[in-house]
Amino acid sequence: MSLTHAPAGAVRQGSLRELNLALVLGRIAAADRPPSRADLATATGLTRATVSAVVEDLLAGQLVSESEPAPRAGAGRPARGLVLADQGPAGLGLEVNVDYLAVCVVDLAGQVRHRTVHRADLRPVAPADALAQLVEIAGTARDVAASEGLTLVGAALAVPGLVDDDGLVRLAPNLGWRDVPVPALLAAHPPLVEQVPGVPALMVDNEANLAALGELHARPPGPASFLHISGEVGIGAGIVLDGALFRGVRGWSGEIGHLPVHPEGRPCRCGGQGCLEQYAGQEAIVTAAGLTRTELPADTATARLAELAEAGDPDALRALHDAGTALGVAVAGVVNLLDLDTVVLGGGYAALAPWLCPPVLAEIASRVLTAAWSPVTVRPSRLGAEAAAVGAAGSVARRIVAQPAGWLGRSG
Amino acid sequence: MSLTHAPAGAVRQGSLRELNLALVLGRIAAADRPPSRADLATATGLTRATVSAVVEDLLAGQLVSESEPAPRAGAGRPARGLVLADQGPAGLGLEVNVDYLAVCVVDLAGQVRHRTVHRADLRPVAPADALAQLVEIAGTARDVAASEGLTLVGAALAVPGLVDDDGLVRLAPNLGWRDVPVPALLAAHPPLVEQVPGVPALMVDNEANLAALGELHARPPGPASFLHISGEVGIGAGIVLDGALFRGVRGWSGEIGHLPVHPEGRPCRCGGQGCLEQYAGQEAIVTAAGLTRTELPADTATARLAELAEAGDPDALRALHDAGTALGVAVAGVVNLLDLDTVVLGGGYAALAPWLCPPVLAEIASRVLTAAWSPVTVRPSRLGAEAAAVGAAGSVARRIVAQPAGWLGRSG
DNA sequence: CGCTATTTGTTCAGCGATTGAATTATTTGC
DNA sequence: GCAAATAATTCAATCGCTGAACAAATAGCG
Repeated sequence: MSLTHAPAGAVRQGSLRELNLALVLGRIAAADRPPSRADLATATGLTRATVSAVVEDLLAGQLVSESEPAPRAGAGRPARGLVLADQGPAGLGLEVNVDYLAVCVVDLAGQVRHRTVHRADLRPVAPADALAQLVEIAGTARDVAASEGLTLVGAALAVPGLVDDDGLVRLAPNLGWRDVPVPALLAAHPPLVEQVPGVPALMVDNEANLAALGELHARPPGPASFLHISGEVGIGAGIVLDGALFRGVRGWSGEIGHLPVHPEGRPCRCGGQGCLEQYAGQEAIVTAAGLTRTELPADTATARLAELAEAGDPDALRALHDAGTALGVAVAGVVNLLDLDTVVLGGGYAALAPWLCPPVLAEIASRVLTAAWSPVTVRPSRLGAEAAAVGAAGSVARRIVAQPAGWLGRSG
Repeated sequence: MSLTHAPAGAVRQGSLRELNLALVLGRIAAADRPPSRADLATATGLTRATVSAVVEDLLAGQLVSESEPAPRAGAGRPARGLVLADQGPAGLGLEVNVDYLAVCVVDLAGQVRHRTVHRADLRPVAPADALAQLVEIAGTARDVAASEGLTLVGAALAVPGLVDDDGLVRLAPNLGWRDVPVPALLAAHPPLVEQVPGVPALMVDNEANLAALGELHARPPGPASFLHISGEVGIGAGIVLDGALFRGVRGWSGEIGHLPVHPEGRPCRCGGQGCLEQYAGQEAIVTAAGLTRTELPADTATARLAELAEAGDPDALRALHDAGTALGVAVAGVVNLLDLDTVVLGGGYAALAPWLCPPVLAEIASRVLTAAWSPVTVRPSRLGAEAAAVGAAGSVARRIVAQPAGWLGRSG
């Protein structure tokens, strides 16, 4: 999902406007201060006349609004600043996870305008019932959003599992889901979003992928290529390359948890041996730290672990060091393979980053050939546990910014 | 390098024509039979009037020519078929490797029109001298190409090492190169190619990357996403995602040779331990097979190994099986991470594929979670050892097809 | 206070490229 | 030899960008 959208087919007269709408809107979104029409003209290379015409369309379509401009010294007619509208289209983010349901609404500017988390153990709940609960929460979210002038134009659902192109959840082991046809189940409920050309009403994707997208669009903007690792019961990675999520041939990329770190080591549920998950998965760390697994909610176990480490508990520190080393071996391999310069530790890892980063960095330093010439940054996620739902909603909002023509009633 | 090119900046009136030129030319290149103007109109969605105008430009610019059309049954005025011109622009491919220099010329259609391989041990030769020899061979290649009506519009050089964005060869260990400023050294010679807007006169890239590009554009067209592994002294991978080479943040992607397969195993020259290269590199295989390394040229050692395996030599078979298993562990990790469905064994591995494929497939089957739902293909390269130089030349020719406006004298 | 320089934003004729319908060209089948 | 069918071209209409002129609004300066 890059900012500039390559026209797939015929380029007609109208495509010109479509592309320039996206170009100008993208600039407004990327700017750190409200740019004037003149600023946009010099930045894009279009004439001021064209920019004015394009901006008029964007204003009429509630995608941007005028504001105080960036202050300027010297003479001249004062500029009118342009910002992304705080009313108009917005994205709906949904998440089903092991111990909570989450719903959020993100506007064009990437602001989280509404957020609900409903804690509950979802494992014993049938998929259809879980989704029904989610739809109910989302319904109130939509109403609240509508009262703020926001129109939901699409929804994205984050699931901790493998998702097919058409939204079928093939397997979500920790949730106990298998071959759940999410779009069909949701079709039984009244629609939550308004249909807009070019924006799918519902997208279902892996939690780790959407969390990576959330990190990509978090402010201030970070690098355009990075590896985002979600450390939960399983370990998932979202791979962002040149500002776009890489989903793989069938959308199943990011299974970093089964990278071998000890090929003749512990057997893994995937059928392999010595997979990363067996050494740096949440269960492995908790067990290694000597914590009994009486505390069910994953985030509680993580918080307890962080507490112990903070207090200097040697078992916890050793467990974290070993997990970090295993993680570092895997990450070093990925960095060698993809030449990334940023690794983000998200999900459960975010809170443990102070203890995980050093061993990860150590392994990278010793195993990555090119580390000598250009350093690799390892840092915690900025969104933490909220990343997936926020990323889901943000991915919808971003789509409007990338392809505004659909919302504006053109053929997109 | 996708076929459709996203305009980076302002989209003006002329961009329209640029984009449609690329669209139509891309269709002609992708078609398996010479399409008529009418075929192109229905395929692209443009009107026949527009296609005629666009094709006129392409004909005038020597990018396509008319030919016998695909035969059609029934009445009607016969169509005129359009094919990529066998005269006009062409790409120059260059390669410096440990024991040979290679030069080739590839036309728009991807045909290798000229090829020279000069065998010599390049390790004792100074970089400037090696490049001087290469330029001399390339000069005659250019003259031969010119006599066939071909104009070289750009060159790409394949090097077995790490290359910077600006063409500086940071490190080519097996060649003994370090910090070699290739563009500066080549600037001392008279230019080999004609300058065309939008096409860099010289591109320097890793051998494995360019070999992957060669495989991507080999006919018949294969999948748009795959992993191409060049098994030489080192092991390099070219990652092709959605028809484009993924180069990484600094262009150093593909270092699969240092993926850990036995984290506490043999020390590696990279500083890590148990890297793939130590178990599946050419030296490792040859040593494990009990061959003395008196035979210096790498391809001879590989050929000998294939001979022995063919004859059923148990040491050779065991060495290949072990190497294949190590390779399979690494490849399984990559497939899990990137969700690719095709792995191509190239370079030295191409000839050994019959013995390497089974253990690689076995590791994939046991370690890749999603292999149950959709199988992974492992096959030898179609170009073999010629892949890098052919891929280099092809990448230049492809650029003209993707952005014909530059060649046609427009601002590209 | 008024004038000038300066910058922003708009208006409008001109133009390039695509469209769609009409027209011409060329073949097969009857 | 004529009608039907398909390919390709011609041409007025239209859409959207450009460039230059113009209107709007402010700071600086005497």
